[in-house]
Amino acid sequence: MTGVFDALAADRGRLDRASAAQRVAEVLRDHITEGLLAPGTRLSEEALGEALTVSRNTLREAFRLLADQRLVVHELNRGVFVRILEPDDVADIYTLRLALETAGVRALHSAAPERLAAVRTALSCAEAAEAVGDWVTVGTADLHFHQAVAGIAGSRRIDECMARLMAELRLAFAAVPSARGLHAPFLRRNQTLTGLLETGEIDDAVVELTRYLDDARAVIVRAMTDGPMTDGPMTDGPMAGGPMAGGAMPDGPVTGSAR
Amino acid sequence: MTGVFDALAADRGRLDRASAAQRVAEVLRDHITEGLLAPGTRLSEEALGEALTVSRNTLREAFRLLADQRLVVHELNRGVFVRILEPDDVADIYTLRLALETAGVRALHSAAPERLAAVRTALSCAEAAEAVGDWVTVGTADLHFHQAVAGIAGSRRIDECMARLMAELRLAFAAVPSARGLHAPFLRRNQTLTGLLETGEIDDAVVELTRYLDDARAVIVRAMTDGPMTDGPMTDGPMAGGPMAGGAMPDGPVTGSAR
DNA sequence: GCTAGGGGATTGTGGAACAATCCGACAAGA
DNA sequence: TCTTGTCGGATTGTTCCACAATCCCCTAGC
Repeated sequence: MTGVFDALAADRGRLDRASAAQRVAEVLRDHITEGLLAPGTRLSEEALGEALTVSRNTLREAFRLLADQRLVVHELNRGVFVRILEPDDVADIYTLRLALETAGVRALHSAAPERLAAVRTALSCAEAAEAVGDWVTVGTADLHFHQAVAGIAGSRRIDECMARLMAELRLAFAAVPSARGLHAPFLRRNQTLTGLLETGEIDDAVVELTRYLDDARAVIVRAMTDGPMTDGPMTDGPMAGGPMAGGAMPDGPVTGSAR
Repeated sequence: MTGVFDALAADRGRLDRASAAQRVAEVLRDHITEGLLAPGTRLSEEALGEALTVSRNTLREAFRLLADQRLVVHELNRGVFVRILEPDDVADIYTLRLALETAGVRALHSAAPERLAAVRTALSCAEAAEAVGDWVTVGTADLHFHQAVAGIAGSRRIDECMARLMAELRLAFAAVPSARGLHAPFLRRNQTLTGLLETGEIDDAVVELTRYLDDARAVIVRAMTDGPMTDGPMTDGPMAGGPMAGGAMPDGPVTGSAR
């Protein structure tokens, strides 16, 4: 009976057109994650308000939304700045990622089959993009893949949390040139992980996922600390022998700073 | 050399006093989590602005902050309402809690000892409050305890995430009268969990924690679905015949809303 | 009884104004 | 020369006001 309406209700969110603040936030968000607005850039209320033809009030609301997503930081009486991601932040992000994604894996047996199907779909998407050499899309698909893994848990809040983390990660990618080459070596590991999931080997999947995230974190942290300038030997092509640092394990405790 | 300055830099955060919007948000947050503002209550911009003597703009910024913490929901052209927590939400919260807290437990061996000490401290605090029969404090300490468990992971983001969840949970507690008696049976299990942690039995701790959260969720969900009105057989506690409790639902339409 | 329309109230957005604060520049003193 | 005190411009924080857009309830009309 209600099935028809449920289907409509799912798209209900599209109805209430976004407020001006939301639209402005979306535009800024895209610019930031695309790397068009470099981290550390100050977002002047007056200049931006004029550029986007919105009032300062509206713009400030948009800033709150972006600060909520941690894409900008708001310093009192100083303004808002495009977030600068420190290596510590990346390490921290991966800690939380591990918690969320393993939660998804561990929930595999009690999850709806569509959840696992979504993982496979994201993987296929990445493979297709790789075949064409479209590394930007590969990167996006990689994020979607891991979002799907966490999504196995079937929790709205976990999904939201992951979406945030992925947006933050884009910041890191934007800071690292040649980041597109970064995804290639990990695509294969996504494939093996998917295999383990589809055969229901939860424990093995958790182990593989743990190693995967450790390695990925190490690669990105090193790319960041090596200096965002060195664009040297990484802009390779398709085959790309994995540059993954094996036992890189940079620092131990990864204590959070004072923020 | 720089050690002295680093120590100062750690307290730097105390410098920037809060903006008006932040202060307003804090006041409202307290009122909401205390249950003074019942879920569903509409927060009129004009009325609140006059009551707090802040302008509508400032108030709207405060609303954004609260919406960020999921304590209120913002419906376009309709206003902001104190969040109504559905049983589904509680279940979802516990799913994420499980992921975060087990992440803490699993990180036990590589964590700094202070992390575990914080768990013990929170437990002692709860025990002390129980001895006096102060159930409100017991409830608060319980939340701190579990925050400390997740905190073992040593991740800033996990800590933040947990803090949010706990704030949301307070919403649920506020919706359930006699919630203060809810914590008593779980205090003992916190003790056994702490014991497992202190002896380093990670696997057993994870199992116990999983069961714990499952049970706690079931209790709260049932208390919610049984109807927040029926205050019948649950007001156990020492004696304390529920003083007000039931009178939570104030007046107004409190529209069911779709969300 | 139900639908359509009107009126009131509230929010969304823009704009202006002033206070508070920050930051850089310049000057005075050691 | 280096440090410290002071000043002024620029930006943000906050308030106030105005008006359009929207929602909600109430009433009239079929």
